[in-house]
Amino acid sequence: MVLEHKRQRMTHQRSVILEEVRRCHDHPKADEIYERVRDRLPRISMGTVYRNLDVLASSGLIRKIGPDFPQMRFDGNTHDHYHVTCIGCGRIDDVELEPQDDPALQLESALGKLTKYGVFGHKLEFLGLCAECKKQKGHLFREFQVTELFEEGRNNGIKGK
Amino acid sequence: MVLEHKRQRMTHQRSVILEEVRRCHDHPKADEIYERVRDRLPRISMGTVYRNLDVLASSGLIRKIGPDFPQMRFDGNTHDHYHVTCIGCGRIDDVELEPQDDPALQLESALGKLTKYGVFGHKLEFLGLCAECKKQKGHLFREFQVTELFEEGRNNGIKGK
DNA sequence: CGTATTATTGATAATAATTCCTAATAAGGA
DNA sequence: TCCTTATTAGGAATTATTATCAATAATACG
Repeated sequence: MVLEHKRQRMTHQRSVILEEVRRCHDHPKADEIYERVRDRLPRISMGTVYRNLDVLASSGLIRKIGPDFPQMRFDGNTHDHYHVTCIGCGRIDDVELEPQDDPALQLESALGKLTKYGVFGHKLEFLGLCAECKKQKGHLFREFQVTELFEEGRNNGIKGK
Repeated sequence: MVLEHKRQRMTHQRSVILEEVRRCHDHPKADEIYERVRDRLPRISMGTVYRNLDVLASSGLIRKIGPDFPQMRFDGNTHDHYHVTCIGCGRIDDVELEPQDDPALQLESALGKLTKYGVFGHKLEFLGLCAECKKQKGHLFREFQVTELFEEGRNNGIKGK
C-alpha cells in the first residue's frame, strides 16, 4: 500500500473513506463524503474525514479538484486576460501574451520565459449550465455569459492586460 | 454611471472601494481591499466592503476571479481528465474527449454536443511557483508536480475518464 | 432649496467550511 | 502479546463570508 513507507496506518476509517470516494463518481464535497461514510461508521467525526482526505490526496490515492485557495479575489481590470496562480502562496499575476499565440498548446513553456514562475501545469476548466439549471434559471445568467466570461469567438488569442 | 438604472447609489464608500480595486493590480482578496480602503475611510466595516464588491462585480465594474465555489471537492479517479463545472449549482462532471482533440481551440463548441451543458466559456489557469516560493519551498512541491497536475508533454490530448 | 423616500451604512450576530486540540484508542512492529 | 505512537472522536477555535437592523445619507421630486 502506498501509505506504508511514511509510517502511516491504514485504519478502518481511512479505508472506508477511500472506498466511498472511489465509489461515488460525482466529485463529492467533504460533507457529502462524511454523510456516506457515516452510514457505515456512525461514530466517525468530521475531523477524521477531513484529515484522511488530506492524507489520501497527498499520497496520490485520490485527487483534490479545487478550489486551490478558498478566498475570493477581485480584479479592477475587466478586459479578457488569463492568470497565473502560485500554488505556494496563492498569488495571482496577469499573463501577458500576444494574440497570435495558441492558448493551450504552446503556453506552458512560453510562460516559464515570460514570467518568473516555474510553470508545471495548467488547469482548463469549462464553465456552463447543466441541463437542470439551464431550464430552471438560465435567464438569470444572461449577463454573466457576456460580462463574467470570455465571449465566444474571442478565445483564439489571449489578450494581455 | 452604470449603476443608475438599478436605482443604486454611488456612495463615497462605494467609489473609494472601486478606486482601490482599480488601483492595485495584484488581484486582492476582500480583506486586503478592506485594509487599503480603511486608510481612507477608517470607520468603514467589512460588511460594507463585501457588499460593494458584489455590487460592483455584478455591475461589471470589477471582476471576481474565483473561486467559483468555496468547497473543496475530491475525485477517486486519479487519471488525467478535464472537468466541466455548472455555474448554477457547482456540480462537476468529467469531460470525455478523445486524445486527438485540441484542448483549447475546438472544445467549447464540442462540449455543447458531448454534454448536456450549455457551455459558454472556459477558464485556462496556469499553475506554478512564483520566484520567491521556488527559492523558499520548491522542494516541497516535487511530488505535487507529478501527482496533482497534468504532467509535461501529456497535455496535447485530453483523456476521457 | 428643502424634504421625503429608501438604498446604504456600521456594528454585530450568525453561518459555513475547515482546522486545531486532547485524552482515549487501536494499528502494526518487535 | 505488548509497546509505541499514529490516529480517532468530540468539541472548541478559526477563517471567510453573509445576514440583521437601527441609524444615516444619497437622490428624486416638488
